[in-house]
Order: sequence, then structure tokens, then C-alpha cells
Amino acid sequence: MAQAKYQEIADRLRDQIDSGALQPGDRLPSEPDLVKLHDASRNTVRLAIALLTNQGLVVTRQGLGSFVSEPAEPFTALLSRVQSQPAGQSPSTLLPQVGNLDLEPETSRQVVEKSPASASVAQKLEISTGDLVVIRRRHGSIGGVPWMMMASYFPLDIAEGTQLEQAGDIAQGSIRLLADLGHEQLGFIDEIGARMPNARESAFFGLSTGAPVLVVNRTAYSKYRPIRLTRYTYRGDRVRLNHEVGSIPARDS
Amino acid sequence: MAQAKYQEIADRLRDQIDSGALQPGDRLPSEPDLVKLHDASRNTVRLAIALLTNQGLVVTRQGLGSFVSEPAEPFTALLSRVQSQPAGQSPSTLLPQVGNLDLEPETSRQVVEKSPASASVAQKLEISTGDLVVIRRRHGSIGGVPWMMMASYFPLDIAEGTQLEQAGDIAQGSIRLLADLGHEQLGFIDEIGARMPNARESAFFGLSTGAPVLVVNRTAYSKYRPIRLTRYTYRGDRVRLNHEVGSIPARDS
DNA sequence: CAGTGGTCTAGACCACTGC
DNA sequence: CAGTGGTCTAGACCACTGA
Repeated sequence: MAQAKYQEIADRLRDQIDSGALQPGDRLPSEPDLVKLHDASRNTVRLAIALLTNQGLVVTRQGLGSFVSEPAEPFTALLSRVQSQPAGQSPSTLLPQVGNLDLEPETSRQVVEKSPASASVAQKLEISTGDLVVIRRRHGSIGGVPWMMMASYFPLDIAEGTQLEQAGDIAQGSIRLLADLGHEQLGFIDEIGARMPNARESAFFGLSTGAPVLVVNRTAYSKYRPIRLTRYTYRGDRVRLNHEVGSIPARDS
Repeated sequence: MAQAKYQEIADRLRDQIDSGALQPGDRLPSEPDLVKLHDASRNTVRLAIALLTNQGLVVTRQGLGSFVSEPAEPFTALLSRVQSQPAGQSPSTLLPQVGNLDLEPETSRQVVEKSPASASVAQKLEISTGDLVVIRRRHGSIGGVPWMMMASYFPLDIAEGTQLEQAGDIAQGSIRLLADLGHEQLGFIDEIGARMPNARESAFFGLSTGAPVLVVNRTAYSKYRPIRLTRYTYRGDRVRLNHEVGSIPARDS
């Protein structure tokens, strides 16, 4: 056998999806049908379907069947918009914003906690692992669809005794608050990666297997040091990050 | 049974990984061992391991065993570095660049092809699906590790009869060439997403299951229209995209 | 060679869905 | 209720690895 039988079955189904014989939303043949079609055992058929599921091509629903994944219109988060022409102007949008303007994003109230920094947080804030940091968390949904988890980490010496330690929104925004505290933000670095979700993220986003998350680590700097790390986690199947540089001609659509 | 047995087994293994009882690189108990440990059948044990594999926590190697994934030091690609202070200066680095300066990136020779635009390419170039486009492809590796696939798409009316249609590198770079052809690049939009790799990408990157890819669609604009779409595909487990805005203090590390 | 994971079978029972 | 996928078992043989 050059190729495993479950691979063959998966390949045939994939071909049918790629060729359009099976359209997004269409039901795949049932497992008993595939058993007869390919003269295989049910476990082998299930292996084939699991393969496609983990590649994000298929979703299965108990009692209903397996279906070709329907790509959803993604939300767009604007990472930054930078015109290099006008000078002296700080980038205005430091928070990712939702591009789909017809949908109102809902965000949860901010929850605040104080705990030791993990290795990855400590490295970015240039402090030691285990040093206390103030963490402000919130989730975001659009039209009932959860799409973002966010956590901001502040070094304790910056946040202690300030409004940053209090739950709830900060009226003037945290960038302004930090500036008032003597930590003016002059720049930031976004580090963007992708990975598979953990259990908490799968549950919050309602992700099926075969769907990654996008992670943005935004480290903000004053003239002297990192003053904040904000970690955004997005569902990879519904979010695109946009980043605009220079001048873009106006578009119709 | 509140929870499926294979879920229980997976949870226990995950706990051992999270708690550090199983370190990255450690071998998990063998399948026969897990069968005895949890009084389960081998298929059930394999289901548990498959779950962890698809979450990217575990990799299995035939004849050797299953191992806790070892996170590799990621390569960093610089998407853009923008100081908003100095005026009139176009962003200098339009090609993602490798941050690990101790490693020399190798790139393949560019391959050129002319073919009809897919729907997604057409939409970004603001042409019609099926319109011919010139495609320039290349792959990139670092220290023998494949890390990037790249494809640039040019509308035919821009590229036809120019050096863009010839294979091999463009000495002065395609941005300069486009400018010489009357299409000066004034800005671009990056659209960043994550998804599971297709068969070609898995093969090129040597990705195991449970590892996504990062995709960057960079659409470049002249004063009037899109002049190029470049699609970068990176292995998600080894690449981070960086994007710097404003002024960042010098760091020691 | 012994031990490991990879593939496959045949059959059982359960849980969910829509009619 | 019939039809769907979800879980689980017991056993077989193959393919790869390192000693």
C-alpha cells in the first residue's frame, strides 16, 4: 500500500472539496456510506474525516453529519495606520479597532489582578520572572461572536497605587494616564504569532479543532523603558489584522 | 461517564506537561504503558495522544515514542519599522527581513508564471477574477530550515513586456523597477491571518499536525491603484512578525 | 532483536438530531 | 423512530528505531 487507506479517503474527499463538487456547507457522505464506498472499516473512515477536521476543512456535528467548512467573513482589526508624510504626529490608533463599522463591538468590563510575571511577560517588560505585575483583562465580542481576549501587563512600580489597579474603564485611556504619571509612550513593537488555542481559548471562542489563534504582543515604550505589554488573542478563523503604511488611494468598496 | 475516557487521559497528560512534571523533549509513557495505567484500549489511548498532537503540545515519532513539543526559537520577520517623526521618508524595509542576524537566509531563485487571478488575488488587485496576472514565486530557508513561501502578483497591464516577466532576481528591486515604469509605490496595506497549512505547505515546511501558518497579504499602492500583491506564508511555529512604530529605546539583549 | 508507534478490522453501545 | 456521529474494546499485522 503506497498510501494509507484513510489518507486515500481523505484525499478523495479533499479533491471533491477543492474541485467544488462539495461546496461549503454541503454534507459529506455519512460514515456508513463512506464505509461502503471505500470498503473500509468505520474507524478508518473516521480517521480520514478527523484528518480533514484538523486541517480546518470540515466540521462534524453529532447527529447531523460532517460538513464542508464555511469560511466566515472575517472581522478586521486595525493594528496601526501610519502616514510617513506628516511629521511629528504620533500614531493615533494604538488599540486595534474593528473595521466592520456596521457591527458594534461589545467589550467586557476590565478585570484587574496582581500576580507574578511569567517568563514571557517578564522578558518583554525587561523585569525578572516572578516580579509582580498588574494585569488588566477584558474580552470582546461583535454581534454576539466572541472575537478577542486582551490582557495588559504593567510593571508594579508604575501601576502601584494608581488608577491602573482599580477595576473598570479608565476614562481618559491608559496611554494618557501613563503619560500623566510620567511615562509618556513614544513607540511600540508588535510581535505577531499564531498557535493552536488552549482549552480556555477554545471554550471562549467556541473554536472547533483545526482553528488556530492569532496572538499580538504589543510592548509600549517610554523614552527609557517598556511601560506596558498588551497581549491580544484573536480567533484565527474570523480575524484579520490590518496594518497600513504610507498613503493609500481611496477605494470604492 | 461525565467525560470521555480519552479526554481524561489527555487531561492528565496535559496537567503533567503544564505542571512541568513532563518537560519539553521528555518522552510520554508508551502506548502500552498508558493502556495499563488507565485500563483503556490502545485506540482510546491513541485518541488521547492525537488530541494533544493536534493542539501542538506533543509530537510523535514512529519507533521512538511521543514527546512533549520543544518550542523552537522563532525567527523574526520585520514587517515594517516606522518612525513617525522624520517626514517625507518612505518606509525603507518593504520586504520582511530576518532578525536573527547570525543566520544567513537563503532564498530560492524567482520563478515566474502567468496565470488567471484567483478570486482573492483579483479582489485585492481590484481586477476581475480570471484576469491574467504575472506571478513571481520564491521560497526562503534559514540554516536549512524552510521558513517562508512568497508569491508576488502583478496586474498584466503593468508587468507585460517588462523585466517582471523574466525569471531571476531584479537587480534594482521590484519597487524601484515599478517606479521606473511609472508606478511609484506610495503605501501598502498588510493583512495578516492564520490558518492550517495545506498539503503543499505542510510538505515544504515539514510541519507536523497542530501547527498553523501565518499569512501576510501585502498590497502595494501607487497614487492611483494597487500595483502589486505579495503573499508571504510563514510556518507559525518558527516565525514571529514584528512591526515597530515610533521610537523604541535601545535595548541591551 | 525488542520496543515503539502506524494502520486496520469488526463489532458494540451511547448521545444527539430531526421527523 | 431511524439515522447520524461519539466512544470504546480486542486483536491483528506492519514499519520504524536503536541496541
